[in-house]
Amino acid sequence: MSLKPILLGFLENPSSGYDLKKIFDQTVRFFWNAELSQIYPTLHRLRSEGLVVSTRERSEKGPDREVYSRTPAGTEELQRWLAAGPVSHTERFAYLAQLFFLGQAEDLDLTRSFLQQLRARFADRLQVLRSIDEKEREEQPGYPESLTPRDFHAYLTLLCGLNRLEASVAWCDQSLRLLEKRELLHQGGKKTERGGNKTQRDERRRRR
Amino acid sequence: MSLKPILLGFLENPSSGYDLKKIFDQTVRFFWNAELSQIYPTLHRLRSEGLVVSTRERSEKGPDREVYSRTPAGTEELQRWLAAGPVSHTERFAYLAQLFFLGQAEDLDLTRSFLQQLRARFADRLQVLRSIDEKEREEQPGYPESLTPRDFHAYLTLLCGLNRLEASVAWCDQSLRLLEKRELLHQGGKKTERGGNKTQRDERRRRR
DNA sequence: ACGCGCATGTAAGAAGTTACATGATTTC
DNA sequence: GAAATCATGTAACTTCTTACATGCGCGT
Repeated sequence: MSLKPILLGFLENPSSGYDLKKIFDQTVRFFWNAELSQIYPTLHRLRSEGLVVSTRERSEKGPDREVYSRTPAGTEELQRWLAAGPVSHTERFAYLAQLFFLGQAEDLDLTRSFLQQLRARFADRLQVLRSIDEKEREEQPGYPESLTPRDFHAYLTLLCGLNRLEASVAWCDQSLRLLEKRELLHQGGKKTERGGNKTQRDERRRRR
Repeated sequence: MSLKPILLGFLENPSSGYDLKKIFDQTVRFFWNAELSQIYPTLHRLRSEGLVVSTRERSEKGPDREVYSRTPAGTEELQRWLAAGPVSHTERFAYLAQLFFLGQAEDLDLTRSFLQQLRARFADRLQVLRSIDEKEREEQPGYPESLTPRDFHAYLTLLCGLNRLEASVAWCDQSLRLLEKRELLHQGGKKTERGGNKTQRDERRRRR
């Protein structure tokens, strides 16, 4: 499980479950997410394992808050996770499985629209990351050279997102080009017997 | 759940659970995995839903096999999944969460070794994909221009892996360079007391 | 009076992992 | 006769999602 050490990581500063959810959404949402309904029981478990402690506090706006803090044992547990080396090869990409089986759909239009939707999502997300990067760049003098260790590591994860999303958008474009080439070949064989005109692109309607 | 439609996808050709596991490992292992202990119950569920049927067959080498085939209802279910658009934003990258919190380790050596391990894994995987690509290229005439629709779609997923892994390796290298730069600055700041230079960096403690 | 943001939770179920149990047939 | 591969499964557990339940305090 990675949720436990992630919560321990955020609990460097005392927070409630509700706080943690907001922190998730503001920082690691691009590579991890958790619902409140998972966070609360996990905090209970961490507490019963002695990795965090909690105190009840009054809130100005709303009901009482249960505020959690990391114990030394919790910090050790986090350090163990960090020192154990990268946890990887657990990634699952449902959309690649879909693309893989779109070969059975016998409808290249479906593949095209699929790739276009994917591209749009990647591009949106890329835009979000870029604007985060720009905002940081404006607000922080000397960004990214002189960041705190925490902010530097956060910046590296941002960079990873930027790099990958750029690669992903480029891959979608490349795939769409390959698709178009296939369609032209296919259609060229069907419609016109001569292969003379290279720019002819008409309706790409196909059967089904 | 994506396992159900994935199994339906593979069941274009009748297969046993055991077969399916091998097919997983040979084709989609880079973006999806499933254990036999998950495949068997899922096949039972698909059967009880009428999306597949099974027959018992004798095996030459080993015990009887339970061979599953997709029903028309199963094919419809698969098509619905494919037509529903990309299933995304469910990806989780534990190692990015680790990197994020490595800022708390106060030990840049740990970060370096972490990034080096990550880089090695990406590079290994990239190598595997490249050799798959090369093998296909040698064995199939006209690859990738004249592939069957199935193989073309599989090729697109391979391309995705190649692109992303290249981006990932490049990101690791970039991160390691940034890390080195920081270490030089840090060390320079530690060793020499003079603060006259323009790179003087003071406490950047920020709110909270 | 109603809705919104704050705040904590439970219940039920789906999805996925790890470990174990069983037994056939082939190869060394 | 031991090991490897073939073959199907169950049990126990962890992880994650979806839906629901409850109630405070503020603004309109």
